[in-house]
Amino acid sequence: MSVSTISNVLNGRTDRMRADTLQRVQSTIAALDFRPSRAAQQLKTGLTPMLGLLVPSIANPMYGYLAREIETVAQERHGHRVLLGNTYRNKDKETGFFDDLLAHGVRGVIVISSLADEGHFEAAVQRGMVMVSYDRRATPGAASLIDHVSVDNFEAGRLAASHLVAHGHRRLAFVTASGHTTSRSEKVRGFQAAAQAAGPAVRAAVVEGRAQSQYGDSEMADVGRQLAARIASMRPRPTGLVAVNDLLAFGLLAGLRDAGVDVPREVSVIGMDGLFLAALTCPALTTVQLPVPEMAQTIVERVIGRLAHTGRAGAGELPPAEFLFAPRLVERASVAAPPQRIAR
Amino acid sequence: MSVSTISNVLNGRTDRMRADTLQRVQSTIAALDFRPSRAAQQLKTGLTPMLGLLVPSIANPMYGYLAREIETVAQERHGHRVLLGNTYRNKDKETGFFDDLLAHGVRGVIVISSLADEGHFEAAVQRGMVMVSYDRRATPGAASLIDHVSVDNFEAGRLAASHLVAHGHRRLAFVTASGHTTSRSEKVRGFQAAAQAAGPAVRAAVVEGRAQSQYGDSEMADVGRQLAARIASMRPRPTGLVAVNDLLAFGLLAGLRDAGVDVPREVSVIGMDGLFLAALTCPALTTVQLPVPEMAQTIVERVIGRLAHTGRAGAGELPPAEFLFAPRLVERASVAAPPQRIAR
DNA sequence: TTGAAAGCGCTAACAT
DNA sequence: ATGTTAGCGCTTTCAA
Repeated sequence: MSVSTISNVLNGRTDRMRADTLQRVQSTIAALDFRPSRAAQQLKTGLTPMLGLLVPSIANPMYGYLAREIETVAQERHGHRVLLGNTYRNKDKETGFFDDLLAHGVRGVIVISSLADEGHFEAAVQRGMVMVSYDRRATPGAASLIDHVSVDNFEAGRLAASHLVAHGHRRLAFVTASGHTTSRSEKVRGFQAAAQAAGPAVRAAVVEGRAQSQYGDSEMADVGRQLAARIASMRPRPTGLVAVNDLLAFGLLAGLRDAGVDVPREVSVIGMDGLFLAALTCPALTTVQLPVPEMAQTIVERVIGRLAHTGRAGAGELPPAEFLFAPRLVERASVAAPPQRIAR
Repeated sequence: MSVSTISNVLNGRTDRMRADTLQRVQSTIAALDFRPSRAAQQLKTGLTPMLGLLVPSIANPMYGYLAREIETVAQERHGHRVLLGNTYRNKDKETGFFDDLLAHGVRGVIVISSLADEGHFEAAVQRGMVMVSYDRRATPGAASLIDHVSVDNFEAGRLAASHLVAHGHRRLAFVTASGHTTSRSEKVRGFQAAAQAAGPAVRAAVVEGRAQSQYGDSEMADVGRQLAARIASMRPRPTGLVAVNDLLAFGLLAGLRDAGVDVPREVSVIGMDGLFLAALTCPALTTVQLPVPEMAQTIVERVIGRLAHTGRAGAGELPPAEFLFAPRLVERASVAAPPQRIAR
């Protein structure tokens, strides 16, 4: 019963010993309630079964949902634990997180909805990190070292706008917070494309509001609420609203109610994300739903897959790729035909 | 420039060397972009700046909020990273998480809203973990080895019920999902105490619904929605409802609307938690708000504080304690006077 | 099939 | 003020 035999048992190389030796080792392990030190294993092997997960704020229900799915598949299917960090979309916080991950020997990291500047990401990759980014597209042209997983945001915008058009709306508006992310502009492009395809009678505006707090929980909803007041007083008023996400749509619904505008009789609203909360609003929110569990699975499989193919000889066996998921419209009660003109 | 000098620099013992030596070491560290390996430090010292955080599901907005506050203070004020795990309130998952934490050398853990059985917790403490539990009370009598941080749930229930009574309600109901946690029964007790104090004319019932899914995101809201249908058809119908948490209240609001019952004209509703989302419902939800940031700070300070006082000689310098925070009623639009009888 | 020994990157006690 | 060294708990090569 030497240390190497025990190490062999711990690592499943049970064929290299007699059955009774295995028995003896196993029962001793059980008797002592022995657990190998991950720190020592890591020091020796350079590996640790852990992933980093960066989110802007875990208090945001959408990121909470994603994080739950990611942690669950990382743990249940791959035996990896998850190190979580809130970044508040702050570059220094992101960089600090990468530094710590590296110091801890964690080389796989998942980044959710960060801002446009990707410089410090590529730097972290140079230092050996394997990174998967959610909700950003690879910069066209520039060969990225990062995997990108996201929903087809163009399609999401298109879906929403054409649903409104199909219901007879002619004055559409895309409602969003300021600050440009690629996902946001893709949504706008899809929205505009659908409006344009519907013919010259359809007008498509973009209404944009600035968030005051740096990164509060309710930031998005607050923006929606303010923008609702602005929209309520617009003449002519748009009758079909597409919100950049469900949270903003919740704010829109509340703000429109405050302003005495009835949804969906006077104005229709569509959200994006497909949070379970969207089924509870009043009226229940029609929304473009994202396939969160599927995306989470792909994200985790990519990090772990590339991690495995990276220590090896022919490094870079799995080149970075981009994964696009299709969104799906969920019809509920917040969309109806626009109000009729008195005389027509 | 020997290893020990470098170690001294790394650990802030800069007084033990000449200024120019320090300079030289520091610039070399910078030039090499050198970062000490946490794994090696940990192997040597037995310490690692990391905390475990167990939540039933991070997709639940309340836990997301708490987790955000906890991670932020752990990181910004104490330089600790957070290892997150979803437990789905499953004992095996909790035990597995403790095992992994121990293997990783993480000795501080925060447990949010776990179920009543605390046996495996005490076992983990025996093995050296420092644990802080949120939303559970210490079992009276039994001297616990665990810190408990929670809101004064009795007071929360009392606050809600007396608010309803003050608005003239006589038929109250506490609405909850089945499954007994200490926090839940405390809330009920406070609710009942307030009702009783209001005199014999006030009736206080408990309406309880079973969740079908094991642990879905929307479990709580679904229960609320179903229960709303049941409550709508009760004769006589309660006029003042206290929900065990905001999520259930959201379901109640949606279900009551489905049933054609107007809130607050026909029925008043009070939630508990104080999620930012409660400001967005229709009508905006009156709720008993928990001081989440303050609680998060106490939680983190306790784990880290006890961790520091634990490796030392006089072990157990900080005996486990219980911290109770006061809730606060936030009045919004979901509470009004009960409907008048036709003839009185 | 089993055992001995080197070494992963640090810290800290002990020289010098 | 600076340097030397043992050892934290493992894995793995090599020898027996």
